[in-house]
Amino acid sequence: MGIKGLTKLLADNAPKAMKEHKFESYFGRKIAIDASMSIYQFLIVVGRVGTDTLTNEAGEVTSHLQGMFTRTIRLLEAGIKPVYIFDGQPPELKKQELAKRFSKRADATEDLSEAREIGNKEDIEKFSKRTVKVTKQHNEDCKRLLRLMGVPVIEAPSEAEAQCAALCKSGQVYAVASEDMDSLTFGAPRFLRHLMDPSSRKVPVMEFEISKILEELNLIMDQFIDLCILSGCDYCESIRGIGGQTALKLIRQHGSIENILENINKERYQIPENWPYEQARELFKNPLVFSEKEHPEIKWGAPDEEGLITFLVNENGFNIDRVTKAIEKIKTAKNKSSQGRLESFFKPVANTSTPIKRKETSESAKETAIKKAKAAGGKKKK
DNA sequence: ACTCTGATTCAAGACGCG
DNA sequence: GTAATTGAATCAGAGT
DNA sequence: CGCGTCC
Repeated sequence: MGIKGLTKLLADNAPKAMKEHKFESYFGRKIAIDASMSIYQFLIVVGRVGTDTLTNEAGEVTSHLQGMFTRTIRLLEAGIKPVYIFDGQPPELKKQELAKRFSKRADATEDLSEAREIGNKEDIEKFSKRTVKVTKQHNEDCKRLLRLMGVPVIEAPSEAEAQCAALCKSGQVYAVASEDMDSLTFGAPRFLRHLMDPSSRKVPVMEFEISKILEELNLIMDQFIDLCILSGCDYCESIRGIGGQTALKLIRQHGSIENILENINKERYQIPENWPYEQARELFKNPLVFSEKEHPEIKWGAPDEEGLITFLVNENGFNIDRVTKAIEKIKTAKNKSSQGRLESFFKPVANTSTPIKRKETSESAKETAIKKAKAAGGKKKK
């Protein structure tokens, strides 16, 4: 669930903290990505017709591999250096929330069998999507794939979002890319949304800077965390009748949850019993993460061509020509981005009018040619 | 009348051919 | 023995 | 673009 309504709250109250950027402007940047959410979405949507998905000869699902493979190549071709973060054990506080979700899944499973009896195709597809689960095997498959591609992987001790934020705080990556707003609450200094969208849709990348958010809301980080807890997070209930707007007002007025509790009308607002807001706060403020020394070095290497063929083609039935071509793409992308990095500084905003230095000329000519192919007489909707 | 919350529902990838 | 989404959009209804 | 395919 992330933080309830946080996007809208920020759009309304801290618009200057969000900026639109072009996908291309992240060339050469190291970006931390939470893997679990992506895998989940791939399983739901990639190659799905009814309850069928992409599978290998043994009948095991391969949608997540197809999705992860193509998406990662797209990032590499854009000169982005992704590091994928996998979830570890969820914190205790999250378990009751997870129990709720479990029962929802059970409902969906019932709905699904009902839809099967009736034979309503649309319902079957709809409900089957809701029963999707990410297994350990799916996660292991993706880690293996990424390592073969030369892309670094980190297994977080607990929440992946928290580990992403830590990497960004310590400067090991430029930003965290996710659709989950929790990243900000964990204190990721720079946070990107819709990094993955631009290919299929025309949504620009939305960049958030936590320092600007705090500045514009006129809050310190501790207060921002309290605001998120009051708005509604995964770790504990919120106070009935208080949403984002009211929470912001109250925090500005009283400064902390403790002071709010002392000052609000308890007849009007029912405070949950044994409300563990302090523990929730601690999870956001000091989450369990690996320090730089505790996780493997973040390094981007050459793809293991033989390994990729074995894994994707031999074990999972991928088309060998496609895989071979994809490997070429990875190698080309790697050369291009490592060259570019050595020869120039990259500013957050790429501007096309900058004079080009001699050595780059042939290169950028190639790039321009590629981009030109995409040029279209694009009209907005009517 | 207006503001806010909370419940409900929905959709979700990436590519290339024509 | 082992998995537990999200947020955006929309609407109804309560509170101010 | 719209649509079928990827495995």
